[in-house]
Amino acid sequence: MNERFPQSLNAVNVVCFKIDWDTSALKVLLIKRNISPQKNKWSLPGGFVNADENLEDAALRKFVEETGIAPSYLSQVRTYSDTSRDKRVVGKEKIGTVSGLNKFIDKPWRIKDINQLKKLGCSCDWDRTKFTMDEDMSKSVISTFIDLHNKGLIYKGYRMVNWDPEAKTTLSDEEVNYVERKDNLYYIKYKVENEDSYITIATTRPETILGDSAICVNPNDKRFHKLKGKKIIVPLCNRSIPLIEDDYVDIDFGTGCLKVTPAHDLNDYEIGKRHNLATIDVFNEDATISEAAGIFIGEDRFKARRLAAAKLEELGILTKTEDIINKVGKSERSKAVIEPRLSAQWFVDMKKFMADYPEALNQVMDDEIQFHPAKFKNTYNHWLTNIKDWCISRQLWWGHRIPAWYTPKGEVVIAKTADEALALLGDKSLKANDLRQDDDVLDTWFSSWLWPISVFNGFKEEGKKELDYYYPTSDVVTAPDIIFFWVARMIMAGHAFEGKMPFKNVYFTGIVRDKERRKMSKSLGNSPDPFELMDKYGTDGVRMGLMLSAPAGNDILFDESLCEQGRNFCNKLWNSFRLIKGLTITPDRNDYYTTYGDTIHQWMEAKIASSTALVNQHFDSFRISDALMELYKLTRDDFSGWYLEMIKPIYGEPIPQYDLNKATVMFDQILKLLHPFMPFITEELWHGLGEREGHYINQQDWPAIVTSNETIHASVFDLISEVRAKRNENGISPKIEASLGLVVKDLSIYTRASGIIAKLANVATLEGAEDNAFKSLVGTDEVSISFKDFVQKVDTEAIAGEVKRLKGFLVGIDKKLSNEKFIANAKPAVIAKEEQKKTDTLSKIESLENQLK
RNA sequence: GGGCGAUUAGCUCAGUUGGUUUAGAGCACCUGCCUUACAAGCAGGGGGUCGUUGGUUCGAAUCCAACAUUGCCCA
Repeated sequence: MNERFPQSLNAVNVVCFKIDWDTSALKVLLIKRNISPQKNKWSLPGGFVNADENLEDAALRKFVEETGIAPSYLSQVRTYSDTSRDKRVVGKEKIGTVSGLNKFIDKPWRIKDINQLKKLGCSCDWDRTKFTMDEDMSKSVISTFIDLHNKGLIYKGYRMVNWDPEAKTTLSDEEVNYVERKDNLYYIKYKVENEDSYITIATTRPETILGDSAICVNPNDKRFHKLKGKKIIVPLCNRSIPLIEDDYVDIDFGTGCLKVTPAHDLNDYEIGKRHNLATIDVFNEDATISEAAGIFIGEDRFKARRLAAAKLEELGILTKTEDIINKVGKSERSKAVIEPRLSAQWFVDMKKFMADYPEALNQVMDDEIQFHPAKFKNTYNHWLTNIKDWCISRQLWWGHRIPAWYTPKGEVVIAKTADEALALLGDKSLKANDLRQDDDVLDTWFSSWLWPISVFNGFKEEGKKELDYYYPTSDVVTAPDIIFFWVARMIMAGHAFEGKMPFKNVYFTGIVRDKERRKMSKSLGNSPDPFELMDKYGTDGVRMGLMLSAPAGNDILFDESLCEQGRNFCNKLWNSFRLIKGLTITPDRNDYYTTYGDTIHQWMEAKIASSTALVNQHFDSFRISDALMELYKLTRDDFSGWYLEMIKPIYGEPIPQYDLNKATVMFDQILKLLHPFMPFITEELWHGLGEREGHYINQQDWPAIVTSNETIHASVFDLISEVRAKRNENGISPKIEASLGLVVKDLSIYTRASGIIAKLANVATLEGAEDNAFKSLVGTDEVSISFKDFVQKVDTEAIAGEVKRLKGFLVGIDKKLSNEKFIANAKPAVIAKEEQKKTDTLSKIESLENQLK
């Protein structure tokens, strides 16, 4: 007859992204722990927890962008990849407005995501739900762009960017992943102009020969000194280009001779700038060969490579091909091979930015903003001190459109609207229709970095009451992979626009990975169906499984067995509840309870007090999994395992009201402590525990620490375990009574607890075991244990082995104590401990040897 | 190639400024139990020369160096 916690109670229909679960669950946990009716504090959907003032949020941005925007972006690529850019421009017409976005991302989806968070047990301030494309958010993005531009922090420049030819957009450096790939290294002969000699270059990209502007050698490479000042003929198109010298070239790589293609390689671009070379772009925006190449026009870059190689071979100037391992940049989202491309883009001048707002780095390094775990400070420091300009323009068809306006003559004005741009221009001959707005939109992080401010309406002109009250917030919970994308930039924005940090603590959750350590992602399809998991293990079970093994900053290797452990624990709680509720009550107190009851209660109260203190400590240092483990053991081992067993009446007997009240109060405390981790079952059981009309556990105060003096000596538990062990070793049923004989220093330790010992170890008496009893040691106390109608056989071999081990141990201690330098250098407390160890060990050896006689 | 971490039980991880019975937890494993809250459980148990090699020290998982392995970030 076993009873399980009813699954239907907390099985909910949730389909959610693993990575967000963890973040969201933790965020809510932090806020729940700090909830109290007196304080104005809450959690914002998204990522911020304000434990001091009670405001949390920012998460919305993250989950909307990760679960909403990236996938729809991919589907957009799929839908539009066959169409021309013109059509895409049509699609961009309403960019910057909510309707323009909703054309592609429907609201129901967003609401579904929010409902998922609610099902997870998130108690956020849902009225503060914001979407990056909401109109007020858009306004703040545009005004900050203008503000930064006026401060000279934003510029437009021609730069080598990462071009995704499939999505036809620019990617930031952070959105490019480098993978190793086997490639061919082609050796090609280039003719020296007006001479009958050749030089050989090695390249992995023969299709870019058509864009060559120079041949470059190292100035220290004597092999090429004789060619100084000569011209070289580019194969396939027969252009004449100069031979130049630059330190960049590695003498030992390939032939020591580099073809320079400034339009298609970052390093070549830098060389081109130094030597004033022409830039010949041989690719179209979809990476097919452009007319500038003069040959292979319209062919895909990879096909062109094969064609070029074949043609070179035909001409007899491809001297050899060898295999090399090459690193190729791929788009994080479309997976297309990145093409370095020269392109007009908008940038934030980060060097100047950091010079203007050095606090963004210093506050983290000085721990004014604390990272948990702190090891991410190094990463942060390295990134900020080597920071590169932030390319903020994107060639997407939705987003916040860049507020740059171009006149027919090509002048640029930065303004919110065409009319404002006109006013700035002061050119009466132009009308608003004559101005063309920049087609590009802003990087989504350009709106995300404003979140801590904009969520409190910090950019509204009508006053900043909310912002003044709540900002800076307390904690932000996020994943370490967006430390630069988001965390760093929020801190920067905080200083640039509010003059202070946006939050005090940054907690980095683990990244949830599968057993092969791959990130869980929708596109990989390796994320288990949360609906099924929650159905199987319950929401609280899944939450607990995740948090139990999620130490700060370490990855979580997702394993269903963790959820199983969580479910089992829920079940344990449920059964403890059933026991307490199922007892019949008597107003009287019988001998057992009057004699030992209060000691038992106080022992348990002390356990709860020390656990609470420890859990508080763990929370303060963001050691969430340790906090949960502490509560797991408190509940399962101390409360259910020992305490309930001690106070439980004999079957059928009633429990005194007094003792039941004590137990109920303690269970109530435990539920409150567990509530942040498992909101559903704790709320449910808490309501079952008493009359709760109109009250909720998540509005209750966090338990205070109430110390207790009275306790049960640890040796009592050791003694009980020892008797059980002897039963186990000898196959003696728990139903057979044991008799004990004790030779101890302080007998009262045991006699005061005789009721407990009798109950939990089925011991008839402490005053005399039968002859030939088992001999044991509990600490240094000698114990004889006999069982009714059982012939004991003492295991002399085991005792002799133990004596041997202890003697070896003693040698080590003596060695230390006879070492003069140890005595001279070690702290007195350390020496005293060694001496105590020696005394105890000698005493044990003596007892054991007595048993052998 | 540059930078930053990590390496402790089969797995995932603790181990606070070097000193508490020749290292701890959870899970997994082994043995025995359906002992009327709970087999989604109970009782008991085995398991690590703390990556390697040196060094500092009376004393090193802990500090230092080199090496090995591995991860992350950046080029």
